[in-house]
Amino acid sequence: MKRIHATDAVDLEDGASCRLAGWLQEVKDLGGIAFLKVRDRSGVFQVVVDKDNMEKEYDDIVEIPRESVIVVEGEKKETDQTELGYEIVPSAIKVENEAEKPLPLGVVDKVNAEMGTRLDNRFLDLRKEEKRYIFEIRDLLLQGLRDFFSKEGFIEVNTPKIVATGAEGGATLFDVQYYDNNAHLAQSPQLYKQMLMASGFEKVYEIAPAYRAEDFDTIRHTSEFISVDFEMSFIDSSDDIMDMTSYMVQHALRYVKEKGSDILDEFNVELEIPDHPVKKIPHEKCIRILEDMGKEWEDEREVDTEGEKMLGDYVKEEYGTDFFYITEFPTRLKKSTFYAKRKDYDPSLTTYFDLEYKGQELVSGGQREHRYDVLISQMEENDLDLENFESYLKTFKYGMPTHGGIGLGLDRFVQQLLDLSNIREAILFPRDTSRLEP
RNA sequence: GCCCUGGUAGUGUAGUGGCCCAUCAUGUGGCCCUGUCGAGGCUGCGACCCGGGUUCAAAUCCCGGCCGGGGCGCCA
Repeated sequence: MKRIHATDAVDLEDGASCRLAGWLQEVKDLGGIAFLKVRDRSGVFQVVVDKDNMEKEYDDIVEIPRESVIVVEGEKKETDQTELGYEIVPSAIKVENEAEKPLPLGVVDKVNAEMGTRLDNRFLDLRKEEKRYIFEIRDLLLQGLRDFFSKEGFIEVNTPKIVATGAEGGATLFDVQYYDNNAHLAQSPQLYKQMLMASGFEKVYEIAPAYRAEDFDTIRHTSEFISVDFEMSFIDSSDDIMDMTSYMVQHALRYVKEKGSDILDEFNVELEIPDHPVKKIPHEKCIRILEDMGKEWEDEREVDTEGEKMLGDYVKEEYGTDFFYITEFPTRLKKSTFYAKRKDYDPSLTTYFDLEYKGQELVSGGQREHRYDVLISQMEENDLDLENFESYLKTFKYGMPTHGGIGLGLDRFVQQLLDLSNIREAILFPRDTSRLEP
């Protein structure tokens, strides 16, 4: 007999034979009758074991440790006493894999566990329905993004994650021993995306891990994260990039809302689909708004973490949205982003922007500098060793179109979308400054 | 890198100098119970991160170490 899921058995006729399997969530032994709650991916079904009918097996069955994997064959019996409207009267129960006791982390315990304990035992943690839902939403978000890129004529690419040089500076790179050479894990696909613009791909996107060896310890950073990047050519200004970004976010969220509304209900999240165009506030104006709100700076006036949250609240109140762009980042704040194009009419400003979502940076992007000579001088300002960038720079000498793009933190997107308290909740096996396992 | 905070049974906690051979819940073992679903009743088990110091007395105070959590910087 073929195994079916808990929710599939709902459609069977009363009295039909069936075979189900899953994890034994709990046993309720009342003495002469016992109820087993068995969980599979679709839900939880109940098996009722009557001592009169299963005299020999009864004691063994009620002693199966919870979270063991069992296979149940039996007869479907309709009842109004279970959530799914039926229970299984077993003819045979087979233990496929008995769980050890005690569990290092209870799946249906009535006490909470700390995140460290949960992450140490992540496979058990993920048996919880509400944890799996996060990754179902994440899956939908990825589908929505790919659907958008495909419709817009972007092609998906994969660029190397083992690289010789980083995009900005060297301090945040992980070292990798690469045969006889020193290499690094890519902190961004930035330089490769640009090189593909020189190849004439015109529109590319990549969804891939990025690595940052930063010493951060926050609820919104991990050392390994999934970066959603796109790059496009023949743009007139960074407004083209912002438009594309807005449509991308809009499309992806709409996709999630359509396909995942029942899961979103579980999270109690009212999903906002941003209107086009998304509000744009130049960095300088952000500073003025923050000043009006009473913010003070010790030294450089910029939108810091506190400022981001304040602006998020401000925009929410003034315009009723969780989305806005901070545009025209001053060149002084983007110095290390050597490939950022500066405004033609005012080189103290860049074309760079951030998309803020619920008071947190979600996307960063802008128009790139496509002119070889200007790029070189901006790199020299950063004291970069041009020799290390030879293969990158070469692509600017033989026909490079105007171009620009963005990077979006997928994990952070999921976090903000579902109001998760920590980005680690949105990652199956997160990597941070102290966690390398599991 | 800087700042704050914490480490007590498998899990989550109470306890901030003697009331503690450590509280409660959950878990787990035994017994009772034929409709449970946070089942119930009786009963047992199980812990003070490591090292040094102060003190008549340390889970508690001090120093060092190790390991978490959070904030900032930075960023996605």
